[in-house]
Amino acid sequence: MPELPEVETVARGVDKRIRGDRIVQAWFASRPQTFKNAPALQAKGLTGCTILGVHRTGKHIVFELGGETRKPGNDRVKRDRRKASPAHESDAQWIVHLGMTGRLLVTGAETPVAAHTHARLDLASGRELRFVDPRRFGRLEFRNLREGSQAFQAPGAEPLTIEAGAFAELFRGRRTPIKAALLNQSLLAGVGNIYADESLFRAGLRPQRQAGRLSAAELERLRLGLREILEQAIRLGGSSVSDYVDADGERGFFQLEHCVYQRTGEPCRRCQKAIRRVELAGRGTHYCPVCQR
DNA sequence: ACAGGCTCCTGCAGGC
DNA sequence: TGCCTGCAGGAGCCTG
Repeated sequence: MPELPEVETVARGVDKRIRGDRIVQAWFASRPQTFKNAPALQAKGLTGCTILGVHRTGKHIVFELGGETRKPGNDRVKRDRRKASPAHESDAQWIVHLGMTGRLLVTGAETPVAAHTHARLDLASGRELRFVDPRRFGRLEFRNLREGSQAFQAPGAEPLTIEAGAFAELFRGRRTPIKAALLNQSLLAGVGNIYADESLFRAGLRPQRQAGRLSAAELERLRLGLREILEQAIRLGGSSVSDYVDADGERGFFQLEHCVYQRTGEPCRRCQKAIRRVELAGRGTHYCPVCQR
């Protein structure tokens, strides 16, 4: 299931492959829940656009697009994906959320179309960008920034760069369990079930603890633990970047050794006590009863 | 404003 | 072996 590190890896892989390419035709299935605005509108908007760059914001993949008249290699192309300035220079954006099972594939035109393919973009290079999503929790949205749409912004803060004070402020006064708060995308954008559990283990905190009652020191352990685990996962994902958007691509993430996630009953890597599982915020939640207090 | 529960959807694991 | 049930989860929506 794609969370911040997986989405980052996909965005980098897609960017590397199709930056500068042009969309000559777009085909969308008619599955209404997959599209935040009408598939016909998305197909029309995307056709003729040049892909200036692809980057990640929270769990969303954002395609920065230039209008039909713009040439590839134009000097207005955004070169640094990390400096996502609010003053967007692109004419339009295509925003992809992978949900649970969404995949973006760059394929040859002759590659057989997989089941559950909901969108196909024909590129000037002869390749195709395909969106495949069996469970259909993914979402696609087109925004024309020249016709009044706002540039996409994740609702929550970026966990890789948020500073100590701002991080603590997110949780102040919240009575909800810290695990639920971590999953709340309007607070932090990009944390899902795996990295919520793993970061709480790193910080030595019980997932049930009330978010607003954590001390400054505990919150700082959590902020740093979360950042470390995300950065580590991005590095591991990075080892398979070149394959990830291909059919067999997810190999890189198997290298990530989970400490608690889906290890119910197995010995804690730190103290050997059996990992416990509870349900919190409707999600399976895993922790070590000794190491997490 | 906040918190918690329900819903969507399909593949897969587990049980008999 | 094969069928059936239930579980997994991101986020939007509804209710309290």
